[in-house]
Amino acid sequence: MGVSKQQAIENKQAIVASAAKLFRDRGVAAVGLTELTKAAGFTQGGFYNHFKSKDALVAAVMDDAMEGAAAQFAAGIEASRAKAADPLRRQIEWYLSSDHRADIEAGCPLSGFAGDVRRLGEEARQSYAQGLASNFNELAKMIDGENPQEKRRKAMALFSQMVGSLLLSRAVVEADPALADEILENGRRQVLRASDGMSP
Amino acid sequence: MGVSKQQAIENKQAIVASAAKLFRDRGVAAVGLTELTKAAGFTQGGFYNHFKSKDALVAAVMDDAMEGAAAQFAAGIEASRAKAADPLRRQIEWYLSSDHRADIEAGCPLSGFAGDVRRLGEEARQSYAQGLASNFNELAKMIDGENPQEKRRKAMALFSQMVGSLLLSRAVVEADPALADEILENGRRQVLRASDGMSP
DNA sequence: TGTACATCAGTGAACGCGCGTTCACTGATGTAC
DNA sequence: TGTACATCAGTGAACGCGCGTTCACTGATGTAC
Repeated sequence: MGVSKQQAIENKQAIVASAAKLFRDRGVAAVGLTELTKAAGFTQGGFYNHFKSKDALVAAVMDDAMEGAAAQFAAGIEASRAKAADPLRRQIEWYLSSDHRADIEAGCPLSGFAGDVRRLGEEARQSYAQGLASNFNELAKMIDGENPQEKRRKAMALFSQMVGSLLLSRAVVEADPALADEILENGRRQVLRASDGMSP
Repeated sequence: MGVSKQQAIENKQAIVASAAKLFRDRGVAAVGLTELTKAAGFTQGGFYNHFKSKDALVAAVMDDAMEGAAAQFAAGIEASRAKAADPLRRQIEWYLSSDHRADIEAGCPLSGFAGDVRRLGEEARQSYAQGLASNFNELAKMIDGENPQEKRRKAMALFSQMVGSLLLSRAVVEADPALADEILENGRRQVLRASDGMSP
């Protein structure tokens, strides 16, 4: 005990980071503060030096996840540009891959929290909605066309199908892996086909 | 106390019914047995006369929900046939309606449990996977075409997009109703367009 | 058909447990002089 | 620059509470004779 201000900030971030993983994987309600702070390397008492409640942590986690998703998105575009590859195609192939399906902790939080966000606090729900809105905007930029409204609609349709396929595949991956693969691969094929010719 | 066998069966079914609603709306982890049995009109102690654990109830709820979904599906086809309407079109319009979005308790359990099923017990996950598989089969029957494989693929793609649109719309309906409506309406339009000419 | 008794659905208190949160305390950090 | 002291992140025990589950008990149902 007795810790520099810099260290305290890093410790707070460590709590957010471990909470982000645990919340997405096991659900917010199923993860207690004792387990969560222990995973970050602390005891539960100090938690309230950083957050005024568990709900406040949930909101911070969601904010962080939404920023992270945007950054991940931007990095993907950058990487594609460097390789002169099609960023939309790359994005779809990654999103509907078995790697992404398995990586709930670090995968897209819009999918990871999609089922839970309804039950989270007001602040977290707001944050999620804003993250989804800006995700549509970013995706629309990847789509060719002169009509912005039409680009937006295409982005929303593609993303909805990506999320639906990923969630359904994840939902059955343990009970029926063959069906899960079928959903994922078919989804990827259909979304790629639908997006064909969409990117500039 | 002291209750006929018939009454006992009905009481068990009442527990399943109220659990189904509460679990879908608030999540399995967030609903306790005390609240749940009280909602069904009983005290918590008698619960274990009907189920050996909460997990066993979850499995029974999922079984029931999957059967209910299949029955609902069949009824929809029947109703459409009676009116000489297009059952596929009707199904899509209902699925991506604001009524269905609002009615999580009695709506499609494949959407209602999609986010949670990963975290439920083995039995419930099996039941969900079987329900999803037979839902694909039923939906494929609605689609015109001679190639069964292709019909199945179309059914999976349509349903994935329906689930994704519904879940994303539900996820933001409270924080951003306009965005939620946009997702739902755009999803309906796109799925109807994709399904155009698919039904016999 | 009537009586005696076993069954078992439902009651409500109790169990140990982990939850979110509070609190007195510790001691290195960081500031004031 | 050195000393004295306030700050506050982190500790770990404790709070009341609701959880899933167990249990002794009740009494109408349903069966055996």
